[in-house]
Amino acid sequence: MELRHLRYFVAVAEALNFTKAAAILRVAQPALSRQVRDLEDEIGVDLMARSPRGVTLTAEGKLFLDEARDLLNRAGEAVEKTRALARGEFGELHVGYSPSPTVELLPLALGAFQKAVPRVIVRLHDLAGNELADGVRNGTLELAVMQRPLNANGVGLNFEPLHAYPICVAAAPEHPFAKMKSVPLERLATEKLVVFRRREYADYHALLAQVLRDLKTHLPIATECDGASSLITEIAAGRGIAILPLVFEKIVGTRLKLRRLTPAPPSQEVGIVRALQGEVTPAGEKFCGQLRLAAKRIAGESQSKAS
Amino acid sequence: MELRHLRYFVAVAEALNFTKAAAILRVAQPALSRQVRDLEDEIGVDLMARSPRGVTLTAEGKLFLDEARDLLNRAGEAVEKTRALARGEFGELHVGYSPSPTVELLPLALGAFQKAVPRVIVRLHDLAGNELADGVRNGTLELAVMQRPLNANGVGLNFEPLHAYPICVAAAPEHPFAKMKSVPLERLATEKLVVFRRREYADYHALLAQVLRDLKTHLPIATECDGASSLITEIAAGRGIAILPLVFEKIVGTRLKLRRLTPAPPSQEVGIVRALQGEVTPAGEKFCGQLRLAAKRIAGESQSKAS
DNA sequence: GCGCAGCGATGCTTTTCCGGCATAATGGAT
DNA sequence: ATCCATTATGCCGGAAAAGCATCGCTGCGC
Repeated sequence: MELRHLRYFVAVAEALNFTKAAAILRVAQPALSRQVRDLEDEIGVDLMARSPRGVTLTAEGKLFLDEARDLLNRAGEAVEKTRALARGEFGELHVGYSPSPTVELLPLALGAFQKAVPRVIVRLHDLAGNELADGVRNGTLELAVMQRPLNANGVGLNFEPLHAYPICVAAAPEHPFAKMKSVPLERLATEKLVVFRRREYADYHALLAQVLRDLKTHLPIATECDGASSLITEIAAGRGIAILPLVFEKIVGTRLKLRRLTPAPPSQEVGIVRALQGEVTPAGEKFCGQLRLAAKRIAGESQSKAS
Repeated sequence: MELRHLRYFVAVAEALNFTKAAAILRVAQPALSRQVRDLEDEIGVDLMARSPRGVTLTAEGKLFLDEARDLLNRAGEAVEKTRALARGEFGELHVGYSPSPTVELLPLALGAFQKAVPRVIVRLHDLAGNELADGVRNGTLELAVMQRPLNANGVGLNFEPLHAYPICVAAAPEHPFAKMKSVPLERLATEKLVVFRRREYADYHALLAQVLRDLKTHLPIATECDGASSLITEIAAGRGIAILPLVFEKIVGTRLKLRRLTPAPPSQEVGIVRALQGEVTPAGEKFCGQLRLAAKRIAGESQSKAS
């Protein structure tokens, strides 16, 4: 049995007439007659009752008609799905991300992506920096949206920067820093630091060390936090200040004030991490495209806000 | 695209090797190579990555493999279902029946039928005599199990008797008839009758008239009942007696006593009603076969009980 | 480093079978 | 009885699938 038999049978069953069905299919009527008979012979069941006034379906024919229609539809869908997968318009996409640095970028990109290709199921994985890198390396994640991986964390990975956030100092609204337009780096010397836990946030501590390198003294650490929300709470309570990229403005709301440092330390870069060798699916490529578009929109906004 | 392409592709995808797949399919390897390539060309997507060490599936290939397997399975099932329908082992079967007369026959036949062909869904329709006849005539019902249709009710129908039940008189256990082995017909003359309603049970009233024809007097009617259970209750309460076929012994339990009449009136025949012209499906034929077997078993039982 | 083995691709031939054409057979309607 | 619409059959040509021989590639073992 071939799909041709089903196509022919369905056409005849719908026209209830071999001659008309043959015209629709653009084949000669005898060819159609024989193919349908071959089908019946193979199944071993009469599907149609022929008469000089046309054709009627037997009970078996009615059942088989439903089945044949279903099969043909599914065959078409199978091909369409496969093509859609190749075009990046179907399938699953595992994307890792670090929540805070991507708080601006990811919702924009994700929204646009899902609108563009709704048949791709995006599985978001909220992981710590090293887990993201591992995931991308071993293929669990197709890509990750995160800050630039530093040192050993980045081997075997490609980082494509999308947006850079200036490094700021975050303080409670009552803190003297809140009144200033920018904070000279040396003014930090008398402050206590609230930081993320070193274990989960190795990259953050590397950044911290870099920012504070020029400072002569080691700042005392007020407390270590396991996440953004506790860190914000600690600072709002006046336990100390923190060094954070400007993107945290989106998260802290009015609870904290972020002020730029002078001289400005290197910014924190947020971007796409992919495996150096390893195929990127078309869907992944599309997602990257949306991330780049989102980055452009953010850059445009922050520029117009600055001017 | 033809099913052949799918069969070939699945074979290669399972062997991950064209040469081995070709051996399994009993075709030459080049033929297989070309058919799979044709499939890829038609879909427009690479499904497999060839290497001199074998074949690996692309992401699209893995998706399409699942789809192809599913399609092939469904195609096989479609054929199998159609064949099963032709053999009477699949589908739906609408069977009408009058509950009381078939209380012995139907459960036996139905049980055996469902055990023999569990994939046939039997839809039982509990209807009055004339509705059964109409249903069989217009094709709503494929067959009905019921008493022999009388007069106009039977035109266009074929009745195949399966079992005959002697006509009895039913009375409360306290009634004098209960003490007798059989009841002479003329003893009914002083009794009051409990009957079914004439509208729904025309056949029953025809039978009644026939049984009481030889009686000189018209028996007074105590009450008309709309069904077996109210009729039994009325008689058990002593409101009168009823003329019923012996099959009611199965229904009345110890609430009533049934006694044969002398001389014995013609028995009530229970059997299969089918349309005179009109196809009977194989499943229907099988069901009739089970009914006949059940009738034989009942005949055997009642004989051994009598001896 | 070289040959060999295993695998898929290619070129050509053979075979199969599908499709087309002409025409017969069928059976209801006039 | 004849006609008409419809399906079935016989035969032929061609497309397409299968088979055969062979090539090219790559990795492995000697």
